[in-house]
Amino acid sequence: MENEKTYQMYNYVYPRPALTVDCVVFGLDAQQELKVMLIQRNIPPFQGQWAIPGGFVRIEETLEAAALRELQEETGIHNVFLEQLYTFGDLNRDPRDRTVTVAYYALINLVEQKIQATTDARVAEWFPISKIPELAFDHEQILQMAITRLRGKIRYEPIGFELLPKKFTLSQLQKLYETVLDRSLDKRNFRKKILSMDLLLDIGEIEQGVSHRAAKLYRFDEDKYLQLKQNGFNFEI
Amino acid sequence: MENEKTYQMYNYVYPRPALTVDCVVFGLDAQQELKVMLIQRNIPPFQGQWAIPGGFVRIEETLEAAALRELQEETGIHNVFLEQLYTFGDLNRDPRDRTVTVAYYALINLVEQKIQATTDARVAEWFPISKIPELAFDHEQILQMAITRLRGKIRYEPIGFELLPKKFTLSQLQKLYETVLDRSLDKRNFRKKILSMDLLLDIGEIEQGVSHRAAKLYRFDEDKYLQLKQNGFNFEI
DNA sequence: TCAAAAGTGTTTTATATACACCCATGT
DNA sequence: ACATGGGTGTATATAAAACACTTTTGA
Repeated sequence: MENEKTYQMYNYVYPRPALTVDCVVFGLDAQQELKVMLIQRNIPPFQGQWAIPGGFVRIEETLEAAALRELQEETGIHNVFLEQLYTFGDLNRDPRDRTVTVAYYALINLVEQKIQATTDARVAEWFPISKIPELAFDHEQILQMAITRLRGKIRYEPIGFELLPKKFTLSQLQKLYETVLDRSLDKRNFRKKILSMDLLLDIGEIEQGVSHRAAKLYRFDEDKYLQLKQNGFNFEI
Repeated sequence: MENEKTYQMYNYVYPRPALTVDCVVFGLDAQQELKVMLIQRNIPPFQGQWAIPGGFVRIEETLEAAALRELQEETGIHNVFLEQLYTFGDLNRDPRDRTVTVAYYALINLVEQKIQATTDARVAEWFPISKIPELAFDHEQILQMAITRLRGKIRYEPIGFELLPKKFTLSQLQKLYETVLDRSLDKRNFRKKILSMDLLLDIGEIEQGVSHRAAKLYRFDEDKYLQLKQNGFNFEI
């Protein structure tokens, strides 16, 4: 602020809500299980309860920068797919103060990007989305909306690849869709459809260390997708 | 605030961004033209320029309540479809102060709900979406996102009916879709598809005052839609 | 040789698209 | 009687869904 006195006077007349960002981090592990990172609170309110990572937006940083900073500070995550989810502003969502939070969701692959233990005193853990504990604040609502968004969006935007390693097999991709959409898909039809889009590049390698026929590895051709999208192409599974 | 002194101290250490709501109001007029309501600013910055209506979020009101209040104050609009669009938090979007805005969009029918002149000194006007003047702040970006959202969402959620009068003809509905999606649709196929969903009730009336065969009037069966939706039904045009 | 997952086509069904004329009404 | 938009059906093309066996590899 260039003028703190004016700011305070203004603020005295019109008190401002506190502004935070919260981030639902989805991760896919080696067993292709979908997990969410939660942090155990070490201060009141909701001390000891689990919450999604987040914190205050600083006056000199954008919302996205704040979300990325919090992720970095609390989990060491960087270079991550991040998208705004929704802004929650109910009056009593934080018992201390009127707090508005801009929620984001992030997608990462847990095999390629190992998440370091938290730098501060708080405990962070990955929870399967089917086994989420009771959450602090309105974080259950936020998480629920993030899951709904992921389910909806994975069908018409190629965001699922953000959860996979850069090189992946068709079975991994299919299983991811089955996990997120919570229903089984026909193997032949799935392959036919995804391959017909011509967005997967067969990189000429096969998976290693499996005790059965090794599957071919593919990568998603993002450049081609962006090009096609501009010409009106719609990704859809 | 139960404790203003604590609040100020806290706020001195961590200055908070100002928080506003802005609302893109779409209206469909009698000529089935899609318009957006803009307000001419009478104070700096951007004095004299057009902007979408909005204002500060009060400490004791939710975001949605703030958006509804601003709409009521500036246009007399009430009982309106309102949905959160996106939250914009770039550092310099307001030259006076760091300001984060939660943007909403609203849909109304201009024939059924006549919009009264603004109560305060500001000038409000409806602009066709093809003839939008230069806008204040980052409102062009906000409006663009609102149009994109409307275009996308009208195809898989029945929000288009919010722009029509309660009783409408199939031609009105089709023309609305053609306007929003910006392409022509086949009359027979459109009718077949929309009627096959069995969500339009023929109310047994016909339109009045036309100099040609009068069309049947329908209304959207919202109760039935909500019921079907719970059972996994997906609206789609 | 067995277990485990990879890989592959065809038929059927459903949905989308293309397309043109008669009807009812007011002027 | 004419101008204006309302209302209707069928044939074709495309996409989705259902379905089972052979191949490869390591243990």
